[in-house]
Amino acid sequence: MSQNNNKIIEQINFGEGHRMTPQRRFVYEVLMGSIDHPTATEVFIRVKDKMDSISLATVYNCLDALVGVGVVRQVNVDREPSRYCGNLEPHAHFHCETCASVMDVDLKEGADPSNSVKLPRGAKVEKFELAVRGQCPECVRLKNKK
Amino acid sequence: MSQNNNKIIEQINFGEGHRMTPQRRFVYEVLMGSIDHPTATEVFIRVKDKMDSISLATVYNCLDALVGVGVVRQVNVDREPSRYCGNLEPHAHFHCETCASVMDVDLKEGADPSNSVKLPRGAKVEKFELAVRGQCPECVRLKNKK
DNA sequence: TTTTTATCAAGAACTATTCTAAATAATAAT
DNA sequence: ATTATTATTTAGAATAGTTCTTGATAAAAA
Repeated sequence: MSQNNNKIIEQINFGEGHRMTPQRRFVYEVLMGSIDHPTATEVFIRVKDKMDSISLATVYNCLDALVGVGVVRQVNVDREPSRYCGNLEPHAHFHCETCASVMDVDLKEGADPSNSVKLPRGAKVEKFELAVRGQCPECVRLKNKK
Repeated sequence: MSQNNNKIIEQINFGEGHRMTPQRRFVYEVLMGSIDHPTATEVFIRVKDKMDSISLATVYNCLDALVGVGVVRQVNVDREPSRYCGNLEPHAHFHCETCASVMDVDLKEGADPSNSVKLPRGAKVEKFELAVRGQCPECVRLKNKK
């Protein structure tokens, strides 16, 4: 984690009467250092390396707090455990139905998926979640070999 | 449920060695007759009116079977229970963050949300799931009144 | 028929997540 | 400084949605 990013971490504002804590910092750092989309339990395991005393409940608390302040995104995949994602750029997720991997996919410039729907008149859009499902390139390749 | 729709139900093909059963028919009928997006438990309650002997586990089995054949869609909303949806037209879902309702929203003609992402080269797209979140018209109105 | 196979029902088991209560630590008030 | 307040953490219990197991039932195949 770069010096620069650490500064940014200090600046996270949890709101009046709420605090940045070592646990929240570790959870956030783990997420920022992960390119996959770890589950709460996976985050727990990774944070435990740095702070053995942390509990799973605290990881859930920290994740909720970080999601609440909007510096982390929660990604839900079917009935699987929630995954967490430190990439805040507007983006979508590609789910491989063969190997179950989840990867970030950028939006084409200027594209806004919420524009492709006929919204009910008067509705106010806050955000969107776009998941594209199929076979990832690797799984397509493997299948073609056979 | 119209005569016409009942015919269609009979035609659902569960694949070699699999059967259409009264339980699956009831589950499917309940879904086709619902404009909301019931959870498995809600489907269970509605089917129980028509077939008191059905069990919740069976409803789960039936829903899985129907999703598996592709005549029903499973909609996941955050950490909430899965919801099921008989509308197969390509469409998205609008989630009201205030009243927690979920409604179908049609796509604009010709719009394909998967076109708005930069897919990894060689990936094969099967389907997409687009959820737009915000305030539904009713909740926007209520808020403005105050 | 008999045999095989799919499905069902009931409840137990599982697992992700939330809740509870007591302990700790940071902040605010005195 | 000292005390009081409030937020947070921890560990484990509790909850809830879903899946699994087992024996029973029913449909299809032999």
